[in-house]
Parts: sequence; structure tokens; C-alpha cells
Amino acid sequence: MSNDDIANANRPLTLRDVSLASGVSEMTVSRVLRNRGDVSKATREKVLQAARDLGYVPNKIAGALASQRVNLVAVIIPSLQNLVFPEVLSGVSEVLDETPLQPVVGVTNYKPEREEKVLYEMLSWRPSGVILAGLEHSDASRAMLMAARIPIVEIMDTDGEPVDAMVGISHRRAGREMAKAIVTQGYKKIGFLGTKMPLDHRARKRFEGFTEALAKEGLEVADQEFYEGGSALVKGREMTETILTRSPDLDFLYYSNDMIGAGGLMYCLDKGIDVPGQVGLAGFNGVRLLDGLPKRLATMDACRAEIGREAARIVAERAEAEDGGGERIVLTPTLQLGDTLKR
Amino acid sequence: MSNDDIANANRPLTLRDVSLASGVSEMTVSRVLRNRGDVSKATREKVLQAARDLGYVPNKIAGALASQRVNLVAVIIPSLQNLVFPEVLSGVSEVLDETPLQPVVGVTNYKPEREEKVLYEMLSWRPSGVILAGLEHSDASRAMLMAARIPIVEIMDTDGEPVDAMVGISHRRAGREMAKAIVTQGYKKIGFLGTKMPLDHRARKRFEGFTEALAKEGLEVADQEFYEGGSALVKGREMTETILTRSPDLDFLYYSNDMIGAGGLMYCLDKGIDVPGQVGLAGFNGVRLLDGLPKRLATMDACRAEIGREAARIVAERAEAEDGGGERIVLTPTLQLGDTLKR
DNA sequence: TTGAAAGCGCTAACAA
DNA sequence: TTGTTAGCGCTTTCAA
Repeated sequence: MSNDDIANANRPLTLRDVSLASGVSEMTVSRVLRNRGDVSKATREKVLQAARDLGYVPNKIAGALASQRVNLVAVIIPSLQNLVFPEVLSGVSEVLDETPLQPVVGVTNYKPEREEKVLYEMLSWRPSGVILAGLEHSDASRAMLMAARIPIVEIMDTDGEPVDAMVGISHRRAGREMAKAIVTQGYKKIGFLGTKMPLDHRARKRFEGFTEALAKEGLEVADQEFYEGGSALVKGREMTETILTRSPDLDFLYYSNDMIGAGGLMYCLDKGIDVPGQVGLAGFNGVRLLDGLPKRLATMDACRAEIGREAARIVAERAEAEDGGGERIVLTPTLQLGDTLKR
Repeated sequence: MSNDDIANANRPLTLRDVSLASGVSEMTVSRVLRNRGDVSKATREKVLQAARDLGYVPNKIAGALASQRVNLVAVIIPSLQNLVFPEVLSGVSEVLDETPLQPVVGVTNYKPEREEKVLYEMLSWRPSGVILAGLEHSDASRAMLMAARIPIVEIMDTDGEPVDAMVGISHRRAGREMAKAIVTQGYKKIGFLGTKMPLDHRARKRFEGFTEALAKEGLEVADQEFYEGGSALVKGREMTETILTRSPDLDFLYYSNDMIGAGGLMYCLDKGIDVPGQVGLAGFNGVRLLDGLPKRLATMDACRAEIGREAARIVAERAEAEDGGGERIVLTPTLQLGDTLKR
């Protein structure tokens, strides 16, 4: 039987086919393909040639079962539409690319029951670690995470107790800091615009920190407006119109993300409202994407890539050394005043 | 040994543990957990209870090896930062959610050698199908795809020969249509702004179609400007300044994507340039995200979600019925004139 | 309706 | 440096 016959057999190729084609034992073929153990140069070449000729692709399923090792890291995030999460993923990939580990992404759409399902699916592939957004999970999810006996890194948020490790920023603090910056500049009638927050815990915590810090200054949020669904420029525009029509005396608008904030900016510029003189604006995330707008929105950088990198580093290190656990990394977001907040 | 002892053993739980805990054979436990075959209600309950008590999560690796079936679909795209691809993924997920299949995403960063690596990794998990962006691949990648003997759907682009199935739009035609629309409105001095295109084949094809259609009208691109790196508003702004400074007599700017087009719009509005009177603008993609800008950019919808849905449908159908192959679905992008092209 | 036996394709551990 | 053996945890197949 020629190599062509082997390659054309109507079944996936196995190590055994490469072994046959190269005249080397399966075990040695396996060693060559994994760069493991000492193999003579001649044998190595022979094997590699045969594998290439056949177009052999190893079966990781069998490999993983035999070695009890799976070089996958489950990364579970709420959404891919959000700009923020792809940036976190970049950070994760950047670090994992230097290791044998590979990220596998799951998306929950901000739904706890979907998170549970995605987690279950991913854990059933026995990954080397889990990176997931947020500290709030269903009981079942927490139970799975604890039972998995692998590194678990909860990211984005640090206001709460992690199952194992955590990397992120304090959104409560982010809200407080922004409130302070706003009050310092003399703004007094402050409006808030954001998502309906039952499931966006980070937005909720920012809001809580924000109102708390205002309260300390004897202020409160004068009006608020909420929306559902993706964060788009046009939403921000509409909401801003609504809130300013209802409460024309507002002198500051705090948005729960940059995208709707930018929409608000567009509205104000359209209407000839002086920003930041008549109305100041601020968002959250530090989305560089929007840098080209007429004015740079005041915002706070959420350290997205950094969070991804740190989380990946923790998983990678623990995959190496079997010790460690419970790491807590709290990053500090930087306030960017931009051009929409008086200074 | 109690269930707690079993659950606390320092190793992952197996079917055998559930079998022991429930007093039912491994085989029957397996049947219950997969909802396969006839199992008495009493037995089923006993097993489910034991599995829940232990916190058992099945090992898909072993299952996949034994059954020779893996319900994964590899989805390989150039980037997640691009807005366009997450939308394709939404379409894919939407359809696969109705099936036992699960998407697994790989990112190539527009690099053929990375595509090759990602493809190799993914194929080594023996997925049920592959969905990947573009028709241009390295020889090795094509060889792997052909050897895989699973449904392969190449998406986004239909100007070329697919390995197997394809779903997308003709970017050459998209470029031609936009050129026609521009010429029809009397624009004559036309500039092009886009990515350096050696690896972005779709942008290149649009450009080719564009110049070809202009040529038919006896026109050619009067000036052009290229950039590298992510497509951001600020890039579009800068490039527009550059090209309009160099060629102040341009009366139309065609951008290779909406993001830089929007940046150009920002620049023109800033400078008090009358759009679309003095200068017309058009982009590509139909990114709804930018709808809130002062003017809606003329653009062409790339049918992203639809492409994802159709590709997923093909894979799902072929996973069911073992026949089929070579499907070709050419979608028609719709021109959106917006407010930046005279009518 | 349930169970027993025989692998799936690979790798760990050991032997030569 | 190379080869042999015995599983990894499940499912398929067949028997009871």
C-alpha cells in the first residue's frame, strides 16, 4: 500500500498510518511530533516527511485523554459586541501565545443561566484554567468552579469575594473618583445615563460609588435615564435629548459607557450646547476608538488589556508550578479629563 | 465510602464514581446522562441525583474519543477588534444554538501563517466543520482543509474558488456599485482611502472593482492614501486631512471602511467643508454603531449576520445528512446613500 | 431495560 | 535511541 493509498483511505489518519509510512514505531512517531525525548536526526526527518506527505494532523482528543493534559484555557465573557471584551482577549492571547496554552472563548450575553451552561460545556473539556468576567455567578456556577480544581481567575471587577484569584479594578471606586472630579469643578445638577443594571453588576457598582461620593458632598443625582440593548451612539443621542428635555437645568451628564457618552456629545454639539461650559459630560472605559470625535470625552480607563494579560499570567504560572492560588490584583483606572469636563 | 468522600477524592470525577454512588452500571449512567436509550424513570432519577450530589461534569474528551464525534465547529476569523466579525459570530451562534453544535473561535490577525497554525490546532480537535473568512489561504492550509473531509465554508467573499462551500458577497461588485453611484451623482475627482492591502483581500477586491467601474466611465482615482493598523476614527481624520491638503480639488472620498470614513466626516464637519455638496463621502460595511453621527455615512451593507447564519446552516445541515457539499451563496449588499452622497 | 466487553488514538512508564 | 505494554474515560455493540 502506497502513501497515497493510506492518505486516501476514507477515514482520518492516525499515528499508526505515519508509523507504517515511515517504518518507525508509533511511539517514536509520537515523540517526534511532540518534540519530546531524544530522537535521532535521521529518524526525525523520516517521520516528519511521512507526516507531511500524508497530511497527518494529530488527534488531540486522544492525546489529551492519554496524557490527562489539555492545554486550553476557558475565557468566559458577557459579549463580543462590547469593544471592551475583545481588548481583554487581546491581552489574554498576547500572554498565552508565549505558552503552550490556548484560549477558548465563551460568550454569556450577560445571562447567568447562559454562563452556567457555557461553563459546564467548557469544563467538560477539562481546561487548564478558567478566566471569567465578574464576581457574581449562580450557585451552581460557583460550585462547578470550586469543584474543578483548576486555576480560576475572575476579572474586571474587584468589589467582592472571588472563588480563587481575581484581577480588575474597583468599579465603586471608579464611580467615586469620577463624582469627585465632577464636584470639584463645580458641577451641581448631575444626571446619570446608563443601562438598566440588574445584570450589569459593574455598571451598578459604578453607579453606587458615584451616588455615594455625591452624597458625601451633599449632592444627589438630579435625574436619570436608562436603556436596554447594545450601547450605540444613537442611543446616547436619544437618551440625552430625553433627559435634557425633562431636566433642562442639568449641568453634567455621567454616562455608564463611552459609546452612549459620545452619542450625548454629538447631541450637545448638534444643539449648540456649550460643552463643557453649559453641560459637562463623562463616560467610562477609555475607548480609544472614539478619539477622533470633535471633543475627547472625559472617561476612565478600565485597564482592559492589562487585566487580560495579568489573568493569563496567573493561569500560565499556575499551570507550570502546581502551587499558588488566591492572587488578587487590583489595578487603578486613570481618569482622563478630555475636553468635556471643565478644568 | 460516602458520596462526600467520592467528591473529595483528589482527582476529577468519572462515570464510575456516579455508577458507584447510584448503584447503577456505568453504561446505564452514561445512557441517562446522554438521554439515550430506554432507562426506567426510577433508575434515571437515582442517577441524576447522584450526579448532582457529586457535582459530576462529564469528560467530553473521553466521550469524543469513544464516539468519534465532536460537536464543535471551528470558526476562523481575522480579528475581533473589527466590529464586523463579532457580528458574523452572532449569526453563527444564533443558528448553532438550535443544534448540538458549538462554535469555537480562532483569530488570525490577517496573517496567513497564523491562519495555518490556528487551523492546524483546530483540526486536531476533529471539529464537525470549519467556517473561515476569505478564499485566500496558504497551500498548506488548503491541503489541510481538503484532507479534513468535513464541511468547509469560506465566508465573506465570493470572488474566487472555494475549497468546498462559500457564503458571502462579491467585493468587486460592491466596489463597482459604489463607483457607479458616485459617478451618477456627478462626482469627478475621486480619492480613495484605505488599508495597505497586501493581506486584506476583500478591501483589495473592492478597490479593484471600484477603479474598474470608474475606468468604464473614463475616470480614475485622482489620489489615494493608505494606512496600517486598526481602523479608528482618528486615523480617518488624519488621512483625510493629508489627502485633502495634497489634493484640495477632490470632490469625493471613498473609504475602505466606515470607521475611517466617519473620521473623515468628522474632519470635514470640523473644517466647515460642505458634505455632500463640496465633498461627498462613502465607506463600507454598514456599521450601525455609527448611526448617531451628525450625518449618516453613505455605505454598503456587508450582510454580516446573514453570512454567519447561512454558513452555520450549511454546516449544521451537513452534520445531519452526510451528503451535500459545494454550496455557493452569493448575497447582495445594499447601498445606503445616507447623507454624505448627493442624490 | 440493563450489563459486559472491547475498543476509540494516543501517551506514560518501563524495558531493551 | 527505540520499542512494548497498559491504560486514559467514555461509548459502541452485543448479550442477557
